[in-house]
Amino acid sequence: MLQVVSARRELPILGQAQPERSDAARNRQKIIEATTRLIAEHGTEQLSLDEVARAAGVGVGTVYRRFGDRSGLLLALIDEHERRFQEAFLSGPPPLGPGAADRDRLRAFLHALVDRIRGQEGLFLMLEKGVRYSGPYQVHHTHVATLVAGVRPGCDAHFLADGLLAPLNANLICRRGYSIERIKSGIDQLVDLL
Amino acid sequence: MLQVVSARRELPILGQAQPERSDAARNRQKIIEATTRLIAEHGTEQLSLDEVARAAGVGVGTVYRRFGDRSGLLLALIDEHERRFQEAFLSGPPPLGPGAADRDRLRAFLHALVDRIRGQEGLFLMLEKGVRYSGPYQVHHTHVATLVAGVRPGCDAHFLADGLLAPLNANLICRRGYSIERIKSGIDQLVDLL
DNA sequence: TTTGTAAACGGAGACCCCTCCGGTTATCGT
DNA sequence: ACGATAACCGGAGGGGTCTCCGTTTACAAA
Repeated sequence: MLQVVSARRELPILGQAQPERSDAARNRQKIIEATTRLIAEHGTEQLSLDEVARAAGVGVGTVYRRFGDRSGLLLALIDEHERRFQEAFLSGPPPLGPGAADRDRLRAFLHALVDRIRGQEGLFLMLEKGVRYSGPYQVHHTHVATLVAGVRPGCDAHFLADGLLAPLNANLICRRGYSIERIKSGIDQLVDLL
Repeated sequence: MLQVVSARRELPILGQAQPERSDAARNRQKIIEATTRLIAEHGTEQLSLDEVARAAGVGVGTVYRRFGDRSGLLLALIDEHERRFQEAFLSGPPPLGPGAADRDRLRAFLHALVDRIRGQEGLFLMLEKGVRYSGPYQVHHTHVATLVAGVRPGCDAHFLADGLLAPLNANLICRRGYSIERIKSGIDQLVDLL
């Protein structure tokens, strides 16, 4: 059985032997609260960590020591909801949790993940600064959608085209550790399903 | 038939009536060349636009007027290869170009896209600054891979899990204009294929 | 050639992320 | 209670992105 995993555990280089010192924990809390407040007031778009530090009444260095970087702070905010979410699909009631058929659990999980992302939309968008859906992507998308419609008439070719193109990003291809052969054969499996 | 599309066309707010002034075109070229040179020398990782401007012998304002922002400059570098790529799959020989069966063209296109991304790996990685594959993602991935293996034994469940999770990103869900119902029903179509 | 003007130029500077390090403090063994 | 010490604190500062706006320049019309 998988364990619920908190993003926070990742910060210390090699697992924390000692618990946090009391002033550190206090400051962590102050920073989280200040961030939540600032986002509520000014939106996620323009969130400056300098400002967070000022609002929390700590130095900017403290923010970075506690959370590593901007993403770390955002992940910490995401983390609280994440914990509940993980409990739901790891040990909650079916169809999300154990008990239902694999296919139903899979469907339920993916649906729940969509809702979860919508629930913290602003935070997730900040984490994905990347530039997709612009320029060449449009052409690729139209091309793939046309072919998908040819292969499998009646399906939602537009959405499936996005679905097929989504795994083809540099992070997955270059940084996830798959060999090129494996990626291409995985793609073939996907195409064969159609 | 689709037209080859260049990223550059997007910069002017509403299509360029006039062609670029000669000094502007000259500077665009100098900037592209300087960028290429700097990347060749110091890698894509640490590319500063201030430095680009200095190396090109123009002011930093010029860089931003020509390319909008950092991503715009990177897209411009990507664009030259992109044009050849688009010609290949829009009008080149089969199986990439027209003439082969849709399924084969689709497979060929996706394979070619993988190679293309590998070919300009550094540039594509810079465009996707986002933080995936960290924290909660690992848990989601393991969960989905387990379910996929249950639904379809013998497939590459690890890769397919990444493939299923890839479309579930905030940009696609929140910015692409799909309704939630459509996204979920599209996901159902994907799951049903398994 | 001259001249008007829209476009382009460039760099100072606002703002941001993150690091570094000298000073401070919580915690623990005595 | 009291050092010893490891962890924490804060903010100055380096380096980056991008904007703003006074100045310059290419181009076309006269």
